[in-house]
Amino acid sequence: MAKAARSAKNLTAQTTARLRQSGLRPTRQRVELAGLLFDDCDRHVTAESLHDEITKAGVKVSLATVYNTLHQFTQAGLLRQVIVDAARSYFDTNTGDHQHFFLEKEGMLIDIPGEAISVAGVPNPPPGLTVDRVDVVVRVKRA
Amino acid sequence: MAKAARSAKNLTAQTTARLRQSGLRPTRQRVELAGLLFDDCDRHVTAESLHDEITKAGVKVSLATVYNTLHQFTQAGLLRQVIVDAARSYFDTNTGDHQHFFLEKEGMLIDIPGEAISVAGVPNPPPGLTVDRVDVVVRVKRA
DNA sequence: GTGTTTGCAAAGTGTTTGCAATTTA
DNA sequence: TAAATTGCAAACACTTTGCAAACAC
Repeated sequence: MAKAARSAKNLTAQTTARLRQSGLRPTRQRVELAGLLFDDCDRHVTAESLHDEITKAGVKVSLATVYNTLHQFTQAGLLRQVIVDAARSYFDTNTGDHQHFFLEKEGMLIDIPGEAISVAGVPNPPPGLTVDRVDVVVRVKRA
Repeated sequence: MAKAARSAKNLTAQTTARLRQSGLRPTRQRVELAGLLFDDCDRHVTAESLHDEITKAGVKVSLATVYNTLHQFTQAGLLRQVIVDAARSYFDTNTGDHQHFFLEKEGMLIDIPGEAISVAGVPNPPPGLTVDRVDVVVRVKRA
């Protein structure tokens, strides 16, 4: 099976292993969701968009489970939550150091590589506080 | 009345004028809310915190009106909305160029002067998009 | 007076939770 | 079988809205 590195069976196996490594039982729902999230390139989803997607793929997963799974994946370090919109929560499969363009009208996020951007001059936080993370959101509009 | 530049009567008059200039009728509720928001230094409020505050001050304003007023003030350019938390909306009386520390646990925002911080290396947005604003949120934690 | 604004209560939206039934190991 | 997970429906927190009464000019 040397040449079948990306066969469906293999992907499922990889996904299963990945979930196990993260301490999550590879249930049908988690494997299916992980399949959508981690198979290809980096992705940005909301609970609803992911639920729509998996439903349209003919897989039955409740919205509540999608919410729970997104949080479990986030806690396991497989996803990162991105806060750019008061109305909904986005989850990013790219957990590395990077920032975002955000197109509010369409609810679209676009990654900006961490190396590209640099933030200088952040003052020391008030006494007793330490910097956890610096988030940059470049809000863009259709010209 | 030369020395009474900050008398209650004068403040009300200033507030009233300010609201008029923004095309907002100086109703009792708007004047009271504006009084809390704009009298002193820069402030960060949520609808609920502002409603609590004005209620504790003995002034009756419904929560719905606080929400409406915050949006009207924002639209008039007197406030700016700050998105740092998926759960609630913050409004900032500082409408100038600046950024924020955010202490998630306590829901506290602290201004960072715009001159202090600089963001370099923002890539050109994808074709058809223009940069509207660059928001920096420095998430901090108790040490 | 006339058009604006308010307040209430109801509706809305995205999200979380309690718990019985199901699934995993 | 024991423990973890799911799905449903109800509960939730925050926010918006419809409309009659109150208010500003």
